[in-house]
Amino acid sequence: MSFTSGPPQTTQQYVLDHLRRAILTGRLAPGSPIRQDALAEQLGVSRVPLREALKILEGEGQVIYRPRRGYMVAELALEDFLEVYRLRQILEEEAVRRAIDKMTDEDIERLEEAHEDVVAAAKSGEIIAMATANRRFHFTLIDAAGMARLCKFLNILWDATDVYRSLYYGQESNRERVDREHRGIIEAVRARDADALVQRLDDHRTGTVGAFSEFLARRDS
Amino acid sequence: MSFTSGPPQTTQQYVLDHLRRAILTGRLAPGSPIRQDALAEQLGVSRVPLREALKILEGEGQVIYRPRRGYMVAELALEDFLEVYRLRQILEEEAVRRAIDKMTDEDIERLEEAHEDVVAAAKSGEIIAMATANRRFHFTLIDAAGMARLCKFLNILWDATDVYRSLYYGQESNRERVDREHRGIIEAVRARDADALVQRLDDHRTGTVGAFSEFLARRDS
DNA sequence: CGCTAGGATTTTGGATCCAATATAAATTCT
DNA sequence: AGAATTTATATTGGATCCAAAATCCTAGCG
Repeated sequence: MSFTSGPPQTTQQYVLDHLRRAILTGRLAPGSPIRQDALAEQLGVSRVPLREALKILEGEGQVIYRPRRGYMVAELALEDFLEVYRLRQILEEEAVRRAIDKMTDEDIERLEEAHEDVVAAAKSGEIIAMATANRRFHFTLIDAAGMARLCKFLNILWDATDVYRSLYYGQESNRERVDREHRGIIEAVRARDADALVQRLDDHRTGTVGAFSEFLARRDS
Repeated sequence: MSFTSGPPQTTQQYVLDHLRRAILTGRLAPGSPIRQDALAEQLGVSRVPLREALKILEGEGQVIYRPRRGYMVAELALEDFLEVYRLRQILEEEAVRRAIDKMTDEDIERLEEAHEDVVAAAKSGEIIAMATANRRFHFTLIDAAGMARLCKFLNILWDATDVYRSLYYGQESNRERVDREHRGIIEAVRARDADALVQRLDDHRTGTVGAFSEFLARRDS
């Protein structure tokens, strides 16, 4: 969930934020067409900024566009899912290997703060707050690599599965697991142990991949 | 250069193709602002499809957008360059490892055809035709992996340095080198030797990275 | 001579309107 | 009755117009 902070400067940004949230929460369901006229009216804007926002989401693969047919919310097949996680594995390894030696004490501090926010949100059962904090946790690490494109690609990959991540956090046992694994990740960062960090991130992802695969297999049947 | 083939179905696509070419050939120079009104008039279209095309290019990092300031053609610093090539190394390794066992005889045939087109274009000194064929050569390999997102990311990375690639092909010695290296790549594919293929692709890139680094270092001084 | 302030101009962002295409419905024909 | 064809409707794509913001230019001041 890479939302812009503060009040939106332009209408397109406002619309973009709204669309991201609507997709994330499932209010715009995967596979459903996006009726520009209705949506624009609902938001109290014209179709122009809406269309520009949709073009951004199209570039990120969040919506599918066919000329003269319009936009629809993207659906993920199981194989798409596996691709996203495989690419995350590869790219996040690169990111953290670059980042680990660059990270300052403040970075590590922010990492811990984000983790605490995750735990707090988990306790009070706020799923979206938890997802947001979790994202901040992981991207504190990724951003530290200082590679703009890599960061962008990873944001796209995270966005693609955001809907399902919220589902994952719904379960109590998964929330505990996240807490434990995050602590392990922080530990590896402190020790500046790149191999251990990569290993722990891999393990961290594996859990979610398993849960998602199961979920999707059920859905598609 | 991922242009749409055939006549454009919508004006946005027409404009998008035009913009890609203009950026590729340097007619829209890196760092220069894009005046929407003038450009739209020049193309004989309104600003609406132009803006949508620009949004696509923004997503690909080809242009930079700042609200209320408009769009400008992206500039690559040396570090951006190195990032692009590092990411290509990582992602292309993944792509070809997946692809190598999936490739059919027809795929390999198309690979050779593309190579022959590269050589032919090189002989007659047609730089853009050479770049196009070269791209087809490499993406025959990459597409065979059957990973949509990976393919998209790699297209973005290739686009980012297209301008400079044409420069590289300008030199006779480089053209010979490309011929030789491509033959080695085909050989590795035929032998289904993934490790050798990855190695040869790495070597293939190394040559261009060296030339580009030198060029950029001169430019930025 | 340089710097700031004010206004004119350019340029972007968004709304509305119209045309072209796709989708849905109705009618006709077999 | 079912399929095909025509007609009607809904929806997208693009053009034009207007408002708001940024840039540029000039005049006034230190």
